[in-house]
Amino acid sequence: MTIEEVIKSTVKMDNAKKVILNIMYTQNVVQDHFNELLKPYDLSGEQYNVLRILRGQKGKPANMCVIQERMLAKTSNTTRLVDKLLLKDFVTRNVCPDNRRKIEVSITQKGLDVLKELDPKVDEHEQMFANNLKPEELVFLNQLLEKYRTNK
Amino acid sequence: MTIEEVIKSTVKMDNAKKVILNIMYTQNVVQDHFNELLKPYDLSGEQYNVLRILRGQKGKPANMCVIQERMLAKTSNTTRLVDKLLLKDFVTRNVCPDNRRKIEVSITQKGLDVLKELDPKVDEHEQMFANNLKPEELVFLNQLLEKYRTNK
DNA sequence: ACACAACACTTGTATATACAACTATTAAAA
DNA sequence: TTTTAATAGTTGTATATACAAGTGTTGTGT
Repeated sequence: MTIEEVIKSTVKMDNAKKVILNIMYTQNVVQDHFNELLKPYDLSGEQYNVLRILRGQKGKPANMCVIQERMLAKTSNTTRLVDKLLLKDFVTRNVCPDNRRKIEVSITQKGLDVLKELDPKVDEHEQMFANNLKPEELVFLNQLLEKYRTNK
Repeated sequence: MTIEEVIKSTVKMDNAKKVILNIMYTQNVVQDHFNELLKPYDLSGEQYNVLRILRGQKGKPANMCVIQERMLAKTSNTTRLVDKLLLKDFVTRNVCPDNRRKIEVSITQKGLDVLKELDPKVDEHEQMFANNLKPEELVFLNQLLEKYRTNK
């Protein structure tokens, strides 16, 4: 389905406009599919993202601002995301003893377990879309997206 | 900036994962920029989108479900988006005389004026990103995104 | 004609996001 | 040392999104 078909546009668009719509719409499609996947686990996409970041710390706790800067959506409210994860016992939160302004957030075993259970499903999700392209096309798509958003 | 740098990842990711993150992040960057542009006009991205759809109707009013199906985010709540546009006098809303279940939404002159004022800014926004790529790369990016999201 | 399903839209509720204001702590300057 | 500024998080508010339930209207089958 071309982007014109998606938005049922009758007029011809130039490629600059088309590419923005394609990025927006593709993100929507991917995100919707990912949310479906997460639904049984009572996790939102950004909550999953925070858990993933914490697992990446390999035992070392992360401050709020560290989490923030590693997230894709830089404007997310980390405090409230962590609140939600705390309620589910997926993370712990403690005041940093060296600097009491800081908070140390760590993933719990329960959090690690749920990520582990999700791993194959996330892989499958990623592969499902990736399989629509040849390996070299995938590489090229990554390069083009990076170049596209990079302001010179 | 590569996507690994963006999320400050130290581990090597495969391209299937990378491309999803690239799509998510690129959409974020583009959207943030677009929201900046709309802010002085007190319009959200989806509100702008509805106005654009209504202008595309060329005077003919659009039903709620027509608007819905032409939007990128298929789960948006059209009723409440139109509510917001009504408050700003950018649209009118009337019960369809032929079928009183249906609603006829039209863009007002004020709505057309604000779109007209936005047009060059939106163009500039689109061009700013598009100029990072050569014309043939833009075409290819469109093709790759379309292929990527298309389930066979 | 009546019951019932389908349709088009609205409303309610819970959660998420955007953004500014606020609190507490630490660092720097006077 | 006291004041001021910077940092790290939190909270408030308004808006947006997701999704289910509700309302009124029209179409269909008996």
